[in-house]
Amino acid sequence: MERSIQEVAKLAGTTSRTLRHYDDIGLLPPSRIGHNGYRYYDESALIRLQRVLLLRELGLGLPQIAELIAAEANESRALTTHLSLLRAEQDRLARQIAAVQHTINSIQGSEKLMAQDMFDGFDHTLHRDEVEQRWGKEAYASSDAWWRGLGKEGQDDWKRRAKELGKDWIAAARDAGTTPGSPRAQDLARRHVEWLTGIPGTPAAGSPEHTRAYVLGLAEMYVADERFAANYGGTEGASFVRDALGAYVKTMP
Amino acid sequence: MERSIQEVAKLAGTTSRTLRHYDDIGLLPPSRIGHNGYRYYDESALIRLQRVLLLRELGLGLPQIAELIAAEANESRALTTHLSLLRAEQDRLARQIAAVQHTINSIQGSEKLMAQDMFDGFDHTLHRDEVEQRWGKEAYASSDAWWRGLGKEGQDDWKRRAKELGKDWIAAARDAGTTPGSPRAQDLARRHVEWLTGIPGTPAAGSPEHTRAYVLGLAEMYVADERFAANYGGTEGASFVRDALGAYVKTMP
DNA sequence: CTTGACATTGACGTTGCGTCAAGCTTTACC
DNA sequence: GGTAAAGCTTGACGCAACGTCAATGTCAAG
Repeated sequence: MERSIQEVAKLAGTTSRTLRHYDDIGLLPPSRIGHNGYRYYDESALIRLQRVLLLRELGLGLPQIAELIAAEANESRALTTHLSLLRAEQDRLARQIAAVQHTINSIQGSEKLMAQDMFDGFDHTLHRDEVEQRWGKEAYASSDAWWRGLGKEGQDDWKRRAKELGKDWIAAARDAGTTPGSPRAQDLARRHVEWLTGIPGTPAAGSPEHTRAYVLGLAEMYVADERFAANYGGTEGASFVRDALGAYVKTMP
Repeated sequence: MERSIQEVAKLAGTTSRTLRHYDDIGLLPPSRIGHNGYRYYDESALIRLQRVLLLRELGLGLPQIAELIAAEANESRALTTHLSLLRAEQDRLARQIAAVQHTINSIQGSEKLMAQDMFDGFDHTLHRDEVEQRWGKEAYASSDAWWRGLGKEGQDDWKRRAKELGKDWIAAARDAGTTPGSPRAQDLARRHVEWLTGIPGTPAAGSPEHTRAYVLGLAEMYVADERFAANYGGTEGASFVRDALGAYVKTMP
């Protein structure tokens, strides 16, 4: 059975232009060319097309696809290589996102506003306006009341826990054998979130969805803002914390 | 103070070609053009260039940068929009990564593997030829000797541990809140590897690199071979085990 | 005066097609 | 059989942001 270029395009969910392009670059020549110059495709060409489209969806370049198909080569090895490329790209994006986030914060003047000393209690790292803008008035009032209510002792305890966490994070991040997904890091992440959720009135004490978003937002801030990052051994350490928290929140109910 | 195109390029960490391009598209005309056609830039042009380069690093397109600078517009709003684009792109990548991962698994799954009954002892899950081919003759002989040496009791104990592991894995995988990176799964992975390394003569008892490769290979096999997968609640469960083991081996020394 | 460093404009290459454009072929309808 | 509507062809430009020659002009130093 033979099909015209349009039919094939429709069947495969692509366009005739694409098929002509694949012919041009020698990736997928039609099985037959009529005396009139029309391109005709048979079953095997269709199958080949399916493979091309699949690999393309996986993000491989056409030259690479051509190689793979021509050589009937080890696809899983090629895909594994491709996988690391994708992962690298994702990391790059993550860094870009953090940078944009940071820039937005800077523009909004939150540089000046946020954080004088993170160990002065969480919401006190931000000025009132910012807290209110980001998480609502109630959050600010509630959090402020919480912090005052802690008293000197409670505040000191809070700071102590923060310091311990920072110390443990740095140690974990420095250990070459420890990755963000490791049990050790995941356990730290759990402690970290427990520490955060100790603050009532913040999203961290609300619904799971809010907690997730809140934790992830904070995690990016740790990387983006050097004053926060300093608590975790600099940008690298903070990245480690962010990755670990990112993995951890996925495991939360 | 006026600088030549090269000086400016060096100062800003870019190339003269880029500056000429920016001039061509009207994004950054030089502050003065000599009678000879040379481009000269002053301080304000440099500042403008810094802004362009910053925004470019954040991933914005040149036309958009031009708009922003021309309009002196609300940057943080533009960046917020840009942020969601970046996030969308990251999600797309994440899905692509998952798809590639899945494809790799499928490919490897179609490679008919080994095993008859894992509970008959490890190397006995493989045909002799296959074991020898994959891990060498010594491995087979050593492993066989080990198994015989265990005696009925030891063999039963070995099987019991395998069954317990399987049961716990299935429970963990079924629990919607548990992911491969979670502490619970990572703990199971640790137990799993300890169980495996109980076999002398296999790579699992050798160097860390070999252990890693060996565990990863096995992990893939669990998914690929339905007879193994059955011990972990089917393909899905086995995938969970594989992912958890994959994360775990990264944390090993 | 020569040499070398630096400048210019112009134009092609990159990735994977989308999008006309001009013209030939087949199909459908009267 | 005529005609119009589809469908096909090749050819070529466009996009994003420059990299990379190529051919040539200019300036400062020896």
